[in-house]
Amino acid sequence: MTITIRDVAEAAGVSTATVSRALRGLPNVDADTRARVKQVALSMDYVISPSASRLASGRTGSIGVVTPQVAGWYFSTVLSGIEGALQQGDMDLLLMSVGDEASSAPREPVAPRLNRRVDGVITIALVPEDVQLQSVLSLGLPTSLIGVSIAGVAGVHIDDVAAARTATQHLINLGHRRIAVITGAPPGTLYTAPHARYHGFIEAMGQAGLAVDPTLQARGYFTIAGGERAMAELLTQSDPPTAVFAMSDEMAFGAMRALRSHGLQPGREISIAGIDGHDMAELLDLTTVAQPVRDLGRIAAESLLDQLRSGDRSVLPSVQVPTEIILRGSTAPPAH
Amino acid sequence: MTITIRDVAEAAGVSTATVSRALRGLPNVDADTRARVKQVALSMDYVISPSASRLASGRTGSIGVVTPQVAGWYFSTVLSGIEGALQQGDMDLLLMSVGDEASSAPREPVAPRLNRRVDGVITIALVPEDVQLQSVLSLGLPTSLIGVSIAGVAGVHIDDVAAARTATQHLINLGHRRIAVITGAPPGTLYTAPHARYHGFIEAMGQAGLAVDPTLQARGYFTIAGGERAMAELLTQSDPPTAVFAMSDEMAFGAMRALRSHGLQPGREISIAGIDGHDMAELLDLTTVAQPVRDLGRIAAESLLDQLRSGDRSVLPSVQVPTEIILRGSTAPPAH
DNA sequence: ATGAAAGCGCTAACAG
DNA sequence: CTGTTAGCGCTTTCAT
Repeated sequence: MTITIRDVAEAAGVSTATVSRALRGLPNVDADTRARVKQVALSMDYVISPSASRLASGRTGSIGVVTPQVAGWYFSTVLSGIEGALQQGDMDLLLMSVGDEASSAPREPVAPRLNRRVDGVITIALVPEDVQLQSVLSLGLPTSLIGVSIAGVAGVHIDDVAAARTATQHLINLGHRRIAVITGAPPGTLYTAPHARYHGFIEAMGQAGLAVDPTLQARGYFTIAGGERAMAELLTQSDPPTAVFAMSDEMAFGAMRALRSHGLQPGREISIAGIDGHDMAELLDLTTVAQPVRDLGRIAAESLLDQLRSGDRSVLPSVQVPTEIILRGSTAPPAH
Repeated sequence: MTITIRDVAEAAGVSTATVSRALRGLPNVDADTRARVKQVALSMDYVISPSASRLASGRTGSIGVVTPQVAGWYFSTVLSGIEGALQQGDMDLLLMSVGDEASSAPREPVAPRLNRRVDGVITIALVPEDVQLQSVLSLGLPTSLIGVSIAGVAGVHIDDVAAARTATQHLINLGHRRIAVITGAPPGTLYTAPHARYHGFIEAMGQAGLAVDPTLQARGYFTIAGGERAMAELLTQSDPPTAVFAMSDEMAFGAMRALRSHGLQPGREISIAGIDGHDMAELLDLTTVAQPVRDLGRIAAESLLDQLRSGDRSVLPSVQVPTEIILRGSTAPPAH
């Protein structure tokens, strides 16, 4: 019924081994033979059986992408970068969500689901302390991390400290003194970005000799709704801030909405800056420190493909990609 | 080195066949035997080899998801729905982009990449006329279509005509008479949604006895930037519309921005309604006809799993899911 | 309820 | 440069 390598071999008058070599572009095949085999295979509509190939070779030809969520701007943009690179590298992409930490469902361990079905793994925004990441790493597969950096593991990330420092510094340079921060998760949680970004904020404030007012901090949990609540909270202060640094654009969006519903205009009464370079930031006229999100995915995938092809198991450095502040209408000098 | 089913069989004192049956939950295995085998397998950290299993059984245990783009709100939200359902169904998800039609890169044929590596296929927003879809269907695999409906093929979609009619009718009910439409692709292209939504618009206008002014139509290409340009264009009219129906929320977002930059406020000088129920619609206070996007993915995946499990090759109907208009501040009665 | 044995379709030495 | 020959690790009759 389905046509196999043997059928092709017979039709071409060669052995299955030669067909295999010819079709995979291996050396030591006569040019004419190769051409003939290819021609025959094509005319017979021969399609290699991946399962058989995998079983015999030990390679799966696919790589697993492990992510805490698949919807959402950041994750889907990263994923599109990965997909593009893997497709070029002729690798299958196996998508695995480890479940939103926001979801109540317990996160099923992902390592068993990965175990013998991929040649390598890319993780998105999984932090070093995450048990899921730990178990993935313990698989011993070539791995590439996106968004965080672990010594000895390949990956790609931005300088979160610098990004936050840049955003904060921009507000300071505009003349703001009472600057609030909308953070992500509560302190003590496992996430890298909020910690690093908080550091950057503190650094910039400290260098400018500005006090970090604990009442000018609110948690937005990296969501739009959270950012809105955080901003609303900040506005209840007797002496509200003149500027706000939100650790992510989506929180900034929420914050901007809170401002508007309080009759305040972003960039007039209160300035606001975010981090991400979200698609909607331009639309909403939000000043932001943009990271090359799609590139993050592409670079991680290419790095993994390199590892796979070169068989290089040496200690690879995590590459750091630059961010860039984009100035828009949401930030301006203090009102008066 | 790696432990195989034979190791488990020996350790448990049974044959490999029994191990296979026991571990897969097949009938005709003594309860005690099954328990012992499971226990032994667990203690040995045995992990089945998917390649071997696939080769022997002919089933791949994975589903291909074919999409024109992986980033973007609609696609990533659908994808998350698919992912959740497939994970529950214990199926691997193979992600394949057929390339944005916006991208200049020619779309590589996807059928060969799918051919012997999946048990079924889900396509997102691929229209009947698409050659990629045609070749996927010709694979003869169980298939589930999202966003369009083809007779005899399972799938899930909304009633695009009704959605557009609802949005338009709402504007009419508010008292608007000069209603513009921001369409998607140019007429004559292959996409279903713009055509159907245009029909719905026409229908509603016709029923209300309103003229469809050809100068009150502009193309937004389903992007934010496109929507912005389209709105700007509409505003150059000597007699501009008092309301606008945008065929997608993202185009509506762009249109709202254009309004603002012309000093007009959505919902005051000009009303605007979209379709989608985009996350940001609430933030931007946009009236929209929401579709249950994540459910689209979930339903399609579940339907495919059903097909696979039941072996049912009968002609399945495409299920139509309801939409719901969400009224917000962007629509209101005409200004004066 | 369990075992024996024959593949599934390909790759990878090893010869030649 | 090409063919022969073992498997890769599992599933699945067919017996028992």
